[in-house]
Amino acid sequence: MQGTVETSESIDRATARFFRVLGDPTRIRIISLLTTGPKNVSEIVEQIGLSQARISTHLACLRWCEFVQAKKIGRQVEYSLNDPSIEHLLALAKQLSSVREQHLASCTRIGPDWI
Amino acid sequence: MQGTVETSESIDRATARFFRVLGDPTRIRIISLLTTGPKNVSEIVEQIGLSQARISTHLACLRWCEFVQAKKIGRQVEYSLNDPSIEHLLALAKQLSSVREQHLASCTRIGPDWI
DNA sequence: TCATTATATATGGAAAACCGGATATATAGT
DNA sequence: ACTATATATCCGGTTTTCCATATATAATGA
Repeated sequence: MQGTVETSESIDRATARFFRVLGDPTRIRIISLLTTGPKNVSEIVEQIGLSQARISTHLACLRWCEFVQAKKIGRQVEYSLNDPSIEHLLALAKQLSSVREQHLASCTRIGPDWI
Repeated sequence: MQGTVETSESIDRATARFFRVLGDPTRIRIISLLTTGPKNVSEIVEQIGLSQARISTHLACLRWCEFVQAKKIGRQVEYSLNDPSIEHLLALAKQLSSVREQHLASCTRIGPDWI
């Protein structure tokens, strides 16, 4: 039945998108930081050391894709992780990637050039 | 101590890269396919339905970053998954992303436009 | 050796994603 | 209402990544 293939393809697409959201160093740093507890935007900006605008955009991405939750408190917005599974996934990925760190680092491009 | 920050940053970079390799639909489909057992390039090309050149490039990427292993048999090359943890990670990610499928799909860009 | 089959690599162009800087909105305090 | 603070969004340019096409290498069989 064709539906099965379509379905698995659309899940694969969603999964790839899911991973792509995680495939940015700043977003990973934000998620890692939130592992230590909820933080408002100013605190995140201070810790990461990028512009407020840039952080805000990354947070919007993470929020939309439901990696994080936002809660408005006065004029601050407090961000926190949405799902404990994300932490688990991140821990596993960190373990796997630290083993491959050299290779991943030397893979300066995902495309054909780095071969 | 500064070294600690540097180290965690470099791990975050590697982790982001790790995720970015997974952040492509074709590569996810290849990995999913290899979950069902080793396959040679022709078989993968047939299943995925993209050009042999394209598949080969994606395989090179996955091979370099050690997601898959290649074993030459005559004039065929048989690819297989490298590490059972990858399967586990993928299963977890599929679960998390199928829950968020609508959101991930409507997030046509990771950048600011989709807000 | 020559042709055929299986796989890998190179190249140019298009699209996606990121960033810096400017600006908008919303809330609280005076 | 006015100002200051906290956060979000827009815009132009640059880099990264992907793809299609063409070509190269390697191994097998005639």
